[in-house]
Amino acid sequence: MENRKEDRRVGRTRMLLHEALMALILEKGYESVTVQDILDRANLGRSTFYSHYRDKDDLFLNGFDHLQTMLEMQRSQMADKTGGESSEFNLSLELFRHAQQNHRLYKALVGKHSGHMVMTHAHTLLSDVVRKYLEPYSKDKKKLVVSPEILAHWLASSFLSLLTWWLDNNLPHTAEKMDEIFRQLTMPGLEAVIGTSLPV
Amino acid sequence: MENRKEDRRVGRTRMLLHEALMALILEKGYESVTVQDILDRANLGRSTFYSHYRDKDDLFLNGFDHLQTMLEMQRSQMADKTGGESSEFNLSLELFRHAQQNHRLYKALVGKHSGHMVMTHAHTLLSDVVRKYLEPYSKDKKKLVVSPEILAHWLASSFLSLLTWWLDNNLPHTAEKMDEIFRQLTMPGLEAVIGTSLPV
DNA sequence: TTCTGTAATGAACATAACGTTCATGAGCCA
DNA sequence: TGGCTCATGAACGTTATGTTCATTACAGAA
Repeated sequence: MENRKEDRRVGRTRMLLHEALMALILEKGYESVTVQDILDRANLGRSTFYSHYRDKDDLFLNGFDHLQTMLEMQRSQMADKTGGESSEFNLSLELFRHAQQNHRLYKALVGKHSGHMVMTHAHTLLSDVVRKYLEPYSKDKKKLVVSPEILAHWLASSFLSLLTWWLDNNLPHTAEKMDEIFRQLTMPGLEAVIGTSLPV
Repeated sequence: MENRKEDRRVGRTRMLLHEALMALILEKGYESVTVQDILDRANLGRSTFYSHYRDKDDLFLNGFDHLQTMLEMQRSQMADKTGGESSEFNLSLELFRHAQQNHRLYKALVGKHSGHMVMTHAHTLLSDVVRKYLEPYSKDKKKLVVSPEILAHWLASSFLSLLTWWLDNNLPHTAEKMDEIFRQLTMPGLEAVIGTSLPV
């Protein structure tokens, strides 16, 4: 492969851009970071940026792998167990904990004045996982009253709403407590609709 | 009062701006409407706009009274009954119906590519009402496991998530069905946490 | 080592939307 | 009619965006 050199250069440039963005997000919040800010911070020129990324969102989403990786792990973990016997609610706890550890970054991203885009993206990723998890149940009983799509959509929203509240209110509870609340609120309705109890 | 004339002029100008915005929202979606678009449509100049409103959001939110009015009515209706014996879930059905009737506008506002701001605003209004509704229950049993704030936040998010899904998927169910789903999903968890069943 | 093609780089430019300024004019009252 | 107030819109300054293009740096071939 003759592109190893470019890979290295590219890798370095992208890393610089990404680090600059993250630092600036913590300082000013995602919305108010401008492309020029990123360029100044990373000591790069405009076209360098635009030859790598389409825009600021593009740069950000490419660095949004943490969550995605975690979700992938969760998904394969699920596949390992016999036919979806694991639960997506492990995931919720993991995410609450992750948010607690990185709460400054999370607040800058998820907090009140922050990005629709971030939430939208997170919602998409989450509801995909949840839908995959719920599929077995919709096969069992062909005619679910409520489609897995709605359920996944609703569950993802419920989770994100609690996460947002938690962050906006400066983490008044532990991650474990938040997860407990999340389960208390959503599991009963979920079980009522699916018609069976779910593995914890 | 010597300002009746200005009131009339002002009223007319504002009406023109508001109508232009609404028409444009239906054509292009809220995000991509520019102030200049509005001005062209209404045949007005820039400073006219900025002497009336701070920006596009300001103009829009001032015309966002429909929902607010409905919520106010609901609130006073609640106050009429003896100590909050009414239910906020009447409201959910009303809102689903309202969305069904005005689905073109709703889709332009609430749909996939639309405004964070709209959702944020709606969420604020909704959770305010819900919190007011839940207060009696938090007084009864001083130590609720979950604070009314979280509950209101979560309920508003749950409702908006179902509304969004419904609109994004071109109203596959009736408003009544959507309301039923909303109740099936949220009531069990709510009752579990409040510790008592709620009036329907 | 020198040559060469590919791709990264940044200065400069073109565009788009924003919000403000200021001179003008319309409406109203005395 | 004179005079006041306030809405009005043309023009302007500003900020951020994304693109162009000539230059530069590098890795591999000779």
